Amino acid sequence: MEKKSVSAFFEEFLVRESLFIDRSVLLSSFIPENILHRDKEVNQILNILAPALKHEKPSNLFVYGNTGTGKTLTIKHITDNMAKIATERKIPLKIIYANCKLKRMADTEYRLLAQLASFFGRSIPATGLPTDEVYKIFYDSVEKESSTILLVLDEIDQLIKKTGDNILYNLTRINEDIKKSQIAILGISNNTTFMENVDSRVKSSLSEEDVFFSPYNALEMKDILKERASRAFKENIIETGVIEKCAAYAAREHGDARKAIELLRVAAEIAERARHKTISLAHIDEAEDKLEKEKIFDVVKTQPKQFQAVLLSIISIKSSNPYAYSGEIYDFYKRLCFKIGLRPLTQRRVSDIIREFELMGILNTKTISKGRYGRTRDISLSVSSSAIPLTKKILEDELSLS
DNA sequence: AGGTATTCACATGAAACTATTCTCTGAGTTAGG
DNA sequence: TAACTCAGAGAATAGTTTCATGTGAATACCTGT
Repeated sequence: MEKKSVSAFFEEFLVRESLFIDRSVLLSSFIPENILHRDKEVNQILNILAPALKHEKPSNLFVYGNTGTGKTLTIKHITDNMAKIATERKIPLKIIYANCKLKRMADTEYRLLAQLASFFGRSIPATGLPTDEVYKIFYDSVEKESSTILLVLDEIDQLIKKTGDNILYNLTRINEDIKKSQIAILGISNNTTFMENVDSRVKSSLSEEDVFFSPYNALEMKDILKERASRAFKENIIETGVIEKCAAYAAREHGDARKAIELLRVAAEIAERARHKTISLAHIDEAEDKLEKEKIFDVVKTQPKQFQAVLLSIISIKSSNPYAYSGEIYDFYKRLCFKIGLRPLTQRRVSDIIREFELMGILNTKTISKGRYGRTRDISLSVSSSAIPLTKKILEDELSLS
């Protein structure tokens, strides 16, 4: 019986008409050939980078703005085109893209350099070499290349936060030491304020030019969604108001277009799975709920035990009373550790863990002073309450608690 | 009453420590000539 | 003698701990009326 229903399912699946024409348009890896509502920024950047095509060093450029405002997209779009022209005309221009946020890829000085060097075909062991040795290798390869090198550092704030601004200083100084090549750095950052605590020399040399990407407003968001939707879906599939609702959702998330597009995609998948012929507002709601739940479940499952214990403590306390103060949580956590045979961490560390959860968007904390009775953080869950019981269950399972 | 000083219970920062992962080196071991 | 093995040294990193310092406002303690 099972066999039959499975094959029947596939039969039916293949026959069923999909809502999509091209699903990839809605994936975050998609780069459209023209970018809406970013003409000003694109022009600015083009003007700044154009000298690279004449074997002149373009100014270092710093691009910043909130997530989902099209920074990476714009830069990739532009650099892809530049690379194409460069190869067509045999212009000595190399563009290196490194995402500093990817763990184990380019999130430290050493690894970034290793990755850069490997771009020039030099393989560098993951550890074992002194950092200045790696620098030397990188210098050599750059020198040998004798071309203009455009170094794109995405999420550069992560790199600085973790390793300090030394690396930028060194990189901006490279041009003084090498003759045949030249390097221009293009930094991309989500964090608009991180530049403030960077060494002023580095600051001035990195942002010889800067471009700010402001969040999309509701109208622009609508255009973008419409454009993508028209390419992703067949005609007349989207019910009225759906695009607007997605745009509104994204506006709540500080104009994050990526989120809006993802929401639309998930809604479409839900609609398709439910065999509906159109995407309705209800599907958007469902998708929103699903995205939110997925976010937590993913995080919860992949965190180490200590983190899970802390989160479980918070949820447990939160379920019985409206306030959760850090001291209480730590007590609960210690008892929990004892119960499951886990070595409890110090309060200092737990404090950091809570902060990390906050950065993941699972918690909200507010430091409050209770005057004579000290100072704490009031912690609340920023997770839809429908997801909490299941989250708790997962945590208990993970920690093998009954 | 009004003003200032204390004080609590943590937050926040910096430095130091630990464990782990990885490469490289060179001594010791083995197998074959 | 060449090839192989394997322990130990050096390096980088993540995760913590230790130590030190900071912080906001409810209270305690003055002061002068």
